Amino acid sequence: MEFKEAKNKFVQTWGALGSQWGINKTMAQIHALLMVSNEAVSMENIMDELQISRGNASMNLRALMDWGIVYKEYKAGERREFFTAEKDLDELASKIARERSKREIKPALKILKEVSTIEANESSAEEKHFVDQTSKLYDFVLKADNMLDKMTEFNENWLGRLVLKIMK
Amino acid sequence: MEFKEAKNKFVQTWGALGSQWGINKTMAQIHALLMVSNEAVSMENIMDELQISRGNASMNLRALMDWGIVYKEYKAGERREFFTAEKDLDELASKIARERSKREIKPALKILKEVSTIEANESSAEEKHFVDQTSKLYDFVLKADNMLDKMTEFNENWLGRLVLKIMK
DNA sequence: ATAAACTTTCATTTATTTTTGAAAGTTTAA
DNA sequence: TTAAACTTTCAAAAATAAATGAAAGTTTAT
Repeated sequence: MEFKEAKNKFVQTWGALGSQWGINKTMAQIHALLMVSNEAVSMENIMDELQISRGNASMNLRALMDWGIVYKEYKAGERREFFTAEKDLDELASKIARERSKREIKPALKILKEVSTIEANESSAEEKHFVDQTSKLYDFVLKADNMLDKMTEFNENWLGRLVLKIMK
Repeated sequence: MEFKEAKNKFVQTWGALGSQWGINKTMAQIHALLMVSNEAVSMENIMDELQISRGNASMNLRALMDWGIVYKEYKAGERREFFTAEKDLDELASKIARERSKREIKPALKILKEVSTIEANESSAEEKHFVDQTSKLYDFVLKADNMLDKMTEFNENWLGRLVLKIMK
């Protein structure tokens, strides 16, 4: 396989993976493209490589910047803007985790807390089960969210490494 | 908030969360409904509670069973089939992780390995960067996949708990 | 102040995903 | 075996999400 083919395959795969995880295809593709570029890329270039419109490129670049995983760069003597991706993978994972937590998990936790604290009718097994199950779910999601949050630093510290090894 | 309202809110929220994570809304809603039901539910019942068609219910129940997180149940003297959800959350998380790993991450890893092992032209910084970055990505995804895989047992063992506490 | 070079916005179009519902299929009881 | 009671399938319709592109908005150089 030659370089161009490999690059294309990577961008396509990353895009497909993105959409399976609730990130739109173009957004994931742009990110993939920037990740494997050794220098900043212009919007024109992105449009050309991915065969997408100006508007699409602009909106998805904006979204990627909102997520904090793509940066604008200015080149001396160039009017155009260039873009680069966060390339440190721990940092990338950490930012994605933080962002999804903020946007999706935190609001869900709020609802879970609300619905799990209703006053269940003592004589209804159905209502008791509901409160019990949603409470457990609240605890579980809270725990998972915290883990995600601490993953990076955990991954970097020695005890983390040890545990990783034990887990094989 | 009274029970019916809480139940509905929970089902809606879980459905929305599902679609943000690449699981279709109805599938997530059916799962939510079954999770908080203290007894098995018939298809008729599901259709009625979620206001969906027979075909939709049937297909999504099938999908949930394929994921191994919903089971069929037969009641003595009843012709109809009833459904229950996996209610143990560690087990649920573990099954979802396994399934997504198998369906999405493993194939992605295969592609990552392919594209990261091309013979980079020694004189091209661009190609060298590509190989370097995709290799790192391969390692990272592999590691993350393994962690996901081991999450449950890790969560259950004492060392895990200790580390969790330290991580706070 | 003007205009060239560029980016963003958003109403409309296009593509993708999900849902429907009726026909086909299956199982069970008599 | 037949028919009632139920489930599955899948082509078509509906709903949703994403992409386009031209007009509006910015910025910079002169």
